[in-house]
Amino acid sequence: MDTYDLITRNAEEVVTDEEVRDLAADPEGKRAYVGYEPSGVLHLGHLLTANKLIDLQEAGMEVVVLLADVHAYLNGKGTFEEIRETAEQMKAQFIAYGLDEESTEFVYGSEFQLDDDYTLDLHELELSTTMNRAQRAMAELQSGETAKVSHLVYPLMQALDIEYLDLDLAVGGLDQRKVHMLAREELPELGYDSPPCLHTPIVADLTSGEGKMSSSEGVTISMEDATEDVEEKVNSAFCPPTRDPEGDLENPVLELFEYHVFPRFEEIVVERPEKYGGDLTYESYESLAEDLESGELHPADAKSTLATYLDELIEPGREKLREIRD
RNA sequence: CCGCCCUUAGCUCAGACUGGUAGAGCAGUCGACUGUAGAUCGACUUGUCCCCCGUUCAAAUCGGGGAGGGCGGACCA
Repeated sequence: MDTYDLITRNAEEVVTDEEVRDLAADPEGKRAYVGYEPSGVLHLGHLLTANKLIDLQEAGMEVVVLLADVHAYLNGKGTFEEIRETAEQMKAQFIAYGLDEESTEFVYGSEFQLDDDYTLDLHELELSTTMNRAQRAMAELQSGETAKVSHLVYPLMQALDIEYLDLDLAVGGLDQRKVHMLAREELPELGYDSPPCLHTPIVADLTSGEGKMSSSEGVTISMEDATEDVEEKVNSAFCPPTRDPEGDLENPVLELFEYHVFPRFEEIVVERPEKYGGDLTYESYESLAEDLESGELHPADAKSTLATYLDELIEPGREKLREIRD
């Protein structure tokens, strides 16, 4: 796989393609980042962007993980002390998951976001951004919730972080595109560069298959799930025997194979009883998806396989969590 | 500073005028049917009625106080 394909694989969107091609042409030393509001337990949503960071490292880029403690504070997630603690747990789980400790730069937001220069730039952004724009860029605000001033400052800081962390690429879920577009538009006004962006897809809800909908409520798999939990959650997932369900629905089981399993494993083995045709082996997502579509691979077999591999991905983090909690 | 509205199941809300310890839809759980899930049937669960005080035999409901949330008016310094 060439560098450009590696950088953009499984990306829902890249802004702009031309800018990312330039990056791919000379990735050495280029810096990419994802910002995470500290959370004590990683779930598949975190891991999706982490997979992309691993791709970028493999492509030769430097990777920065922002442990956004100030952002979490602004979003009402507790005291700085509590946030610090969950951030440290988060970092440990990322490393357990596969982000290389040596080559990944973990940065706390509070290390630079309280500096004078940063603050003055922030105020300048406040001056030039309407409340409407800021609120629409604030992805972490739940729909229906009314924004506090802190919620409006939040996305402005996200934009500024890109400059202050000296980044060449901003990575995030598709839900982050508005804030990234804000950054692209406003940073040049402060005399800074407009950052290229890469957005990962939003995986459909496991139980309903609804994509793009309000995701945070649904069932997800996290580092604290036991093997049996993973099996049960995957087994109860929506999975029609097709890659393109009717209506706006997606097939979350296939999506998990595509975005979580195949990027991390060379070969997928479906263990299947002889009466159903015996074991199957896949080296690409495409071939697995085609077999599900054709009926060669039954959804129940796809599910048990998915559970096995997800469990394997989660196991190191689960172990780390257990250590932390003891 | 002033005024109006809201707060009841996980969610959206009905019930309040005319007091009798609570309902619907959705969600959820469990079965049936499918070699998965969903859909479809069938069954079932769910409550600090925002808090405190008062009136009453009896308060989600009436009166007083408070808290939280939403909206508007005024102010143009």
